[in-house]
Amino acid sequence: MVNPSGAGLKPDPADLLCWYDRHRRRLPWRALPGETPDPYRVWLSEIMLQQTTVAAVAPYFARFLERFPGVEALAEAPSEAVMGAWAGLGYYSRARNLHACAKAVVERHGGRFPASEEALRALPGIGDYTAAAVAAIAFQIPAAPVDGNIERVMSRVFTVEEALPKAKPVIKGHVAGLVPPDRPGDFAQALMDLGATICTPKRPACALCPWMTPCRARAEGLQETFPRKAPKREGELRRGAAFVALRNDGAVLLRTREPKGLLGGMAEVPTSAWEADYDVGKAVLDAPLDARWQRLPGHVRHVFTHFPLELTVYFARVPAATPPPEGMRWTPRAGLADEPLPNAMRKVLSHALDVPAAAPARKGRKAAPPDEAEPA
DNA sequence: AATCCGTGGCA
DNA sequence: TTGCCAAGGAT
Repeated sequence: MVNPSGAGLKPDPADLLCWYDRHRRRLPWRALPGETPDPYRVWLSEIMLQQTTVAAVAPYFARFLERFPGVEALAEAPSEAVMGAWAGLGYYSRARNLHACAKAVVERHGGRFPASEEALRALPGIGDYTAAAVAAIAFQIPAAPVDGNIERVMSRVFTVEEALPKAKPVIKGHVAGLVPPDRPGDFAQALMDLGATICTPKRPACALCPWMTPCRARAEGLQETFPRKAPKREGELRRGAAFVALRNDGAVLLRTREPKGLLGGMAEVPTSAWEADYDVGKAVLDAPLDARWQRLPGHVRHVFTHFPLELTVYFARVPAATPPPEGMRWTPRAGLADEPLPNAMRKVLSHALDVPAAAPARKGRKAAPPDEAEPA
């Protein structure tokens, strides 16, 4: 330890790197010590990890690497293949930007990721954090990425009283002042590992922390009160109707959502608008085609980042010869797995199509719960 | 600057 | 159960 007894002294990057060399996480996208990182893998993992946990990313990362081994393969792939491979991961604008970024790297940079923070920042889907992270990890540039982990670690070590997100520049300044020129990538990853495994949001394991001594929040016993955060308001419940049309040959009626906005570019069954004051009683007026629509019991609920959604599901069987309405398509049930269906829509399809059988009717509601008595 | 973007896991 | 949170970016 370089800093054995110095409570109140500056945190020493060397102490953190020493800890990292012993305790770093082994992750699929990380180069082993001594290996040269692959910028494509670093970039792909950073995009996937935006607001997404390591556990959720791992299988997607492996699948992407298999289907799109390099940036050229990804750039040449059809959009549907990319969106389909991303389906379920969430934040679908990331997938659109990922594809656009791959094309830009091929066209503007000859298929090689640019080795500067500024040039990286100019690519689609790469913001301040990702530009700094890729620069530091893939190219050993002394950049200072600041993610949620690093915000937490630094706000505690320096007792940053300013609330997020206003505190971001202050925190960035603290990090930049500590970046060791010889190991910027390891330093960034060390901070993230520390935040993920030791300096956790709740009950941080301060006794195991290489920066326990210089940590000012710890010294005051206030570590769990950082980072300060501005209060956020919650979204209002929206309702709507979803229409599952099943053709007698087994095909289901689908359409593709607008390229931008909520669930942009993803597939869905036809639905009404989703509104706070939606009148389910008049839902059949919003049906995509004429049929004997049957209202299914219960609802499908889904919570987005900024509002909860409650969909009433309608079901109808139609003749095999029924043509698709304008802008829609019939997809065979076997083909549903290949459609870029977000989870909300998978819940709807499951609600309407899954055979209830003589299921054990789980308390925890796995399928179609008649979750409301619906008093007029 | 504030809002809009998914999803799953975990106390 | 509910709320919080996770390697943020675009507008």
